[in-house]
Amino acid sequence: MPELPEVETVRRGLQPVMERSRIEKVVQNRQDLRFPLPEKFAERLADREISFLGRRAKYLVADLDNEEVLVMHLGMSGSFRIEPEDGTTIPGMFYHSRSETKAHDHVIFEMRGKFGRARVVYNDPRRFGFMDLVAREDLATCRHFSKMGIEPTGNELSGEKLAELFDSKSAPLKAALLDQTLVAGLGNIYVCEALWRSGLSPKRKASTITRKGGKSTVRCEVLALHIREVIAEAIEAGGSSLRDHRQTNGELGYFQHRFSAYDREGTDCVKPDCSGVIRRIFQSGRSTFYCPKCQR
DNA sequence: CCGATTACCTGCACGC
DNA sequence: TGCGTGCAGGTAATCG
Repeated sequence: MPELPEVETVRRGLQPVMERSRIEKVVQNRQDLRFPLPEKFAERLADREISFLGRRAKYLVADLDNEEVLVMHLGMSGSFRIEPEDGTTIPGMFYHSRSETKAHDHVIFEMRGKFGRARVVYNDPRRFGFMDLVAREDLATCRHFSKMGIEPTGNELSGEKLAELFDSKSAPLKAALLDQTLVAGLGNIYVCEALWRSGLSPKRKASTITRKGGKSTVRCEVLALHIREVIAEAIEAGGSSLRDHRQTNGELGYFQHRFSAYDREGTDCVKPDCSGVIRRIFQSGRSTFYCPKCQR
């Protein structure tokens, strides 16, 4: 399911029932997701309070009230749903009603906080997601984060920074932008969208936009701008809902209605005055959607 | 070192 | 209706 905007949407959905709430119990329905869950996973989480629920790239990071941090990744098909205890409501939000355990409910957090009790259920059909417990002092150097690139939100991502990151890359722009060790959080959808908005071909070698001065500088700045812009807009829209993916409260995100390139093979390019047709090609094993006419 | 490909899983849409 | 095929928002391991 999720790229950065979807993970951020999930984080915001979970925050009211997880942050400053206590984990009363963890029900672990299998030993592994993509990787084995940590030793004594449920035991180590029981009775801990989550002081802060954050996000780094596509990872959720829950700070516990001891020296550990719960790190979670949703893979391709992971999702959370919140089921408040009967009679409990959270102002301004709709949640799932209590249900029987569904197929692929792998981990259930039984939470108690300011809105009473709620179950937070992690469901992941493909099990490409994973969870880990990391000592807080090791967080920056742990295997998940030690080689992680910059956040595409905020001020860290500039044209100058992109130029620096891409200067030695002979890989195509598409692959360079998907490389989480350079910029962390972009996935297939938002890379396609950012490149479309920037008028840059996904096939262009990344290093061809990094020369100092002139067109290259402009291209880098335009790309950095559009990355930040598309990510911000998608977060604002509650992410994209492909297939049956939902937000934690059961509602759909709606950014998918604003795709200009992704999943639009064969449709007319929507850029004003462009007569191109969106094409799909394969790059490093994944679909790329782009307009061959206005993306150069 | 780098870039490209494969592996890991299940579900679903599609064509026959 | 059923069956085979290919594809899906992820990262990690492996291959040249």
